[in-house]
Amino acid sequence: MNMNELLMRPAPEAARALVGKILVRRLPDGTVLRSRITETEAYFGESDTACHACHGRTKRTEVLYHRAGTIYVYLCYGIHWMLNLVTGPEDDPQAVLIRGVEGASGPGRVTKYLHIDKSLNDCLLGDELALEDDGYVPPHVTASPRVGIGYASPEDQARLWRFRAK
DNA sequence: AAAGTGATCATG
DNA sequence: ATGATCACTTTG
Repeated sequence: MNMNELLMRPAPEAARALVGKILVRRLPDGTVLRSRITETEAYFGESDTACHACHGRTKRTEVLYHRAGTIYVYLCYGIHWMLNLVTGPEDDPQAVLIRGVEGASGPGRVTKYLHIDKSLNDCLLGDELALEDDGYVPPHVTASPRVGIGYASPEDQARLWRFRAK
């Protein structure tokens, strides 16, 4: 599957489709890390009260309005970097949070494992970080409610936008 | 169950 | 300027 097309799709579809794809991280020293995505979450635009952009554009959320394939990285709880991939149409703030890859379970661990921090924020996929599809299809992907979004509306909390390979 | 940790954003 | 709020992890 073409990764650009995949990322053009609405965040919930893209999040589901990204499970099983491979994240390729190329470090400045030439090291290449390659790991399959096992878990994602979708954040679906200004109407999604769980999405950072639900209160519109700010300096931080501006990145979410950029084109699909843009990388959004932010610091959470003062400690953890969160890796997101912007999806959907430009100017529509949707993104997929990478919550797990093979070798690292949990969004904070993913970035630690792949050496990702704020320096990748607002970069495009392709060089330092890229997606690959090797044709692997995860045998079973479950959908469940997103975690850590207690501030969102009950309807948005209930959406099954967390996707995990079994 | 709760702490550790710091950028971000809305207040004043 | 200050304070509240976190898309988490670890420890007990």
